[in-house]
Amino acid sequence: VGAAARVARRVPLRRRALAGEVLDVAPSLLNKLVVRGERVGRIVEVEAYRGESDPASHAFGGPTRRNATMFGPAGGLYVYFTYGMHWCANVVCGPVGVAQAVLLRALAPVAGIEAMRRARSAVARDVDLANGPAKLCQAFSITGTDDGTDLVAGGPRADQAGRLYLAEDGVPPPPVPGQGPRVGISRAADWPWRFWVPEDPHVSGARRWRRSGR
DNA sequence: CTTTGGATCGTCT
DNA sequence: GACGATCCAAAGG
Repeated sequence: VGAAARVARRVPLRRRALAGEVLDVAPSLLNKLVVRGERVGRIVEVEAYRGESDPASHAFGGPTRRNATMFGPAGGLYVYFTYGMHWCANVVCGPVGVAQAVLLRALAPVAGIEAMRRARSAVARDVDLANGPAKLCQAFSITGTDDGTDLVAGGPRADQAGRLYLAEDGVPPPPVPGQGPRVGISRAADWPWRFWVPEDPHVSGARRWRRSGR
């Protein structure tokens, strides 16, 4: 079978793929795709947040108005607002009632780059379009109105409507992902629950962390 | 190249 | 009333 015959088909992720334990789901999302209309990005960096047992999670301390989506079914999109100006996006996983979620930290632009540039007009280089949790939300126009979106309801209808969903195109997660402490938190700051695609230039702060040896 | 500080407001105490 | 699961411009070497 020639390469042309194996051209990657994009297939929406199934809820089953997200229903497991967050520490398994998080690295399994590496190299999966985020799709919104013409815009497509490959997930290259994530962080696991383990709900009520995780001091760094927004769900630590139980349900509130803000974190309600995290207690819902796997496949939900949990979007939150921070620093008075930025949105960040998470993929909910685990069973209903268990508030586990995977923070999307960086994407490699795959398609719709012009649309991403329009959403981030000040950016000079493509590598900077989605190499951070708030940057990728800008690039994909993700805001609070997207909170609660079902990310496994993908397909032509979703494409038509410009609805967000997750997909795969046959690229497997890295056999040995990069792993290290989560970024920007103060509690449980040493727990190594950040995962990334090794050597990928779109990982957030890639330059800084490469120089410091991680 | 690296470091510093400002922006800005919803959320929970 | 304090504090962010951040980003960027500006200033300094």
